[in-house]
Amino acid sequence: MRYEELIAQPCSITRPLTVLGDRWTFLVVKQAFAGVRRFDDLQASLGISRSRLADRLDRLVEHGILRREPYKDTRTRMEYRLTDKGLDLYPVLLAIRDWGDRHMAPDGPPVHYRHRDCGGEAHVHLACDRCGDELTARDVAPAPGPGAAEG
Amino acid sequence: MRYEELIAQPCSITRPLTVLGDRWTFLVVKQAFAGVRRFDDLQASLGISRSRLADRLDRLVEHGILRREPYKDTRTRMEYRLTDKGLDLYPVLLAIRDWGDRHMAPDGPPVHYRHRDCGGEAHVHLACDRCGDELTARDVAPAPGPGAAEG
DNA sequence: CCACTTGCGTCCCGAAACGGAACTCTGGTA
DNA sequence: TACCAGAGTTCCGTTTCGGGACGCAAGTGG
Repeated sequence: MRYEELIAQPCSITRPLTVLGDRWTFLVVKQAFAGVRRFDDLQASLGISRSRLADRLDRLVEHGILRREPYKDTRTRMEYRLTDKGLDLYPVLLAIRDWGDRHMAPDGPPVHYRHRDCGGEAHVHLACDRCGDELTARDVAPAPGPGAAEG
Repeated sequence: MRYEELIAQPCSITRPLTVLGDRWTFLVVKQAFAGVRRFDDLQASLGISRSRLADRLDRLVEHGILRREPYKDTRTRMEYRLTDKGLDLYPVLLAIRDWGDRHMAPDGPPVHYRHRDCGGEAHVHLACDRCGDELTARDVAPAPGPGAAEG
């Protein structure tokens, strides 16, 4: 009850978290980015229970993050693919990856994410749109925007 | 059971998610960034139950994301503050915010995150470390790194 | 000294979410 | 006709959760 009210709050952090902030949803998205698209493959690669996976996929499709498409090989199967809205989650994924590499990967990064064109590494940067400076949490202050609740 | 094995996987995305990927943990971190530091304030601002909050705070302290400190006004209280490791989560927070602003904020951004020095807006960018190009999911390919499990 | 308040939790119970195995349904294949 | 695979659905026992009651320690007022 109380938790569901969070989604109604005009906050661009809590609203995504009410969709993505559970045990499995973001892991499903991660697998989608890794090219895992079929129900059984998702289920086997994550170890999620089938009923839970079905539920999470439904929610992701409802929210327009994945789309469900028939997939033809010899017979009709289904596959789940990221929509443009889903693909926009990539910076979130790599921001988490950057943090994991720095703080939870004692043996070095398990996976490099490389720019296809030049082979360099992809990293997330927090920067000021006006002056271009690289920023940290201490350099930033929140201020009300147009979508804030009045009052 | 099965879920706990995920934390053992050498993946810099799943490992953070086993800590942060539940209903409340990341919301607690978000409040910490907003300057909410005391138990009762966290509880009231999020609507999380007290027992759950106590548990989540313990886990965040265990993982070195928050630290518990005595706080003196007239008597002894406790406060929870972000460690450096916790502060490093800011790009994740703003990456989620960017996505939320774009896809879940029909009335415009509820909150601006402004550079203290120049008043510009802080945004997250995905870029190539070598050539400097701005990247999207389609421009990036994963490749094994030093921390990958052998075999 | 004793009652009262405040901050910070813990305990407990009914409700919701979860995991896993079994089952269903659809569409090939032999 | 029997068999198999993919994609879920159903069911049930377990885990986690929410929320109110309770505990406790440190001041505060009388």
